[in-house]
Amino acid sequence: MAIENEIRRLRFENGEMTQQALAESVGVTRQTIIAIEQNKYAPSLEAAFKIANAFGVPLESVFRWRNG
Amino acid sequence: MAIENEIRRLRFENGEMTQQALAESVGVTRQTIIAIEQNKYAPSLEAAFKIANAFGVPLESVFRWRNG
DNA sequence: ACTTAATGTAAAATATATAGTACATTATGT
DNA sequence: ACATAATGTACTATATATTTTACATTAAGT
Repeated sequence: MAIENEIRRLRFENGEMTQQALAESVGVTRQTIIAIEQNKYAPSLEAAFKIANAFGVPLESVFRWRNG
Repeated sequence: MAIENEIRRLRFENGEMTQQALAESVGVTRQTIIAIEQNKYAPSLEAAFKIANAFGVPLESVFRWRNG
């Protein structure tokens, strides 16, 4: 999987926001947050936008793509 | 679908790049490009990054998310 | 009129993301 | 020792994205 994410860091920087709280704020289940955070799979573009929005940052500061 | 894309405009701005050429450059099929360009469905995050990369622009200048 | 390139449409098959449920582990507080 | 909150794991089911194949349409060139 060539996509990296900063979710763990962003959760801690936002007052140690729990996975559950993030999931509710994003509108997905906790399992989805866990899987994405652990890079088990990459999110849909819509989920990626919603997660970035939940942190109030641009998408590309949450998810980065390693070319090649 | 709350996600808009600028693929059609970017193709034309890049020397009227065809859907086929874009598909090959991105590494997906022509059908995938057609479907995404026509907003039949939103791409995966990985496909979105690859499309932006094919145009040499940031992801968020190809795909925009309308909140709400 | 014919050919070719580009785009569009449709349907089935496969891959991937997400939801749902259930249980295990670890740390914290009482 | 017990209860609770947070995280992790596993497995099935559902939704969605992508591929594959095939054919239709439109415009451009000869």
